[in-house]
Amino acid sequence: MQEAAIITLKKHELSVTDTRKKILQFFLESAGALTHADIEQQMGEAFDRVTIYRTLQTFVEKGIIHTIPSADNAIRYALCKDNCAAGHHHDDHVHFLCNDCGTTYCLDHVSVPKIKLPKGFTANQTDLVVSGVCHKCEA
Amino acid sequence: MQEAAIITLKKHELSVTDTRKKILQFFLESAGALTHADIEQQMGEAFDRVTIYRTLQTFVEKGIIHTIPSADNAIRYALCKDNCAAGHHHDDHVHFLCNDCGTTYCLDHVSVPKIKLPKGFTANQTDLVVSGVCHKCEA
DNA sequence: AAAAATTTTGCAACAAAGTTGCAAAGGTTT
DNA sequence: AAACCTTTGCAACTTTGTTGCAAAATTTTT
Repeated sequence: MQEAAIITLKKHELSVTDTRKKILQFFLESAGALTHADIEQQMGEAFDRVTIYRTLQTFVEKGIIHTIPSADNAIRYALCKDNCAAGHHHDDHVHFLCNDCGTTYCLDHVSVPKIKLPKGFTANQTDLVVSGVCHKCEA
Repeated sequence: MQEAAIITLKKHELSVTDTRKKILQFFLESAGALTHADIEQQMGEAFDRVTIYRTLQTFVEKGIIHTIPSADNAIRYALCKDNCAAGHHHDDHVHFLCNDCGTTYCLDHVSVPKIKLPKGFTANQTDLVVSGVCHKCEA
């Protein structure tokens, strides 16, 4: 069943290609966020590395996925919720990064508090990243 | 005047070398956070790239600087406040990243709110990154 | 203050991550 | 199904980060 992926692609005015379907499907099936490496591994030899880069880029531009800040070097991508439109600053997320297994969780139910900024500063997006140990990895 | 840098290095039981003095000095003089690229550019041909990597690594281990999460790929480093000890999770920062000029500010006066996590999740560090336009770049 | 011991640096070589141009293949439209 | 537009994969390249090792610098010892 990959209807959902196709519908999402069409909704965002993207051609429906094999690569896009498979990668989007992978996101839909994954609980957390994915790095480029995760996807490359999962897809095996099926697609060129370059294609994956470009697909992720496209998805970000169209507002299908968004990037999650992290202190380590890896860019993580996660599905946007429906109300998340391209170009706009999205709804602000709270993310949890497990230091043990490396999984990134989107904590949708927790809301990001408003931060009071110094004069002259304008907030556009607020990212809150909590790192620690997730429920699967606790001793 | 680079006494401050020397004192800091000694306090952290590090040999006082030219590279370390200069890089630490650069941090002391910079308002915001720095990427590896910033430092490499600033230092010119003076030091080897590898040395800069290793110096930053050492500084992080010793708790002189810390990394700041970001959604783009670049790792940013900023000076830790004095109470920030190596190994421990530091005092939690709020950071502001300007989308215009790229400067990262440490908003020390704002405190990070406690986040309520789902059952089984343990928080270790909380990073809050606000991005938008800083006071220098506002129209 | 010089010698011995330890650390740090720079080089070289490599590994990984990301980008660009372009022709071929695949999707879309009429 | 033909014409058109978009996407893909290849190749070549740039950038970023890592590792081992001998030379140089720093610290400690005498």
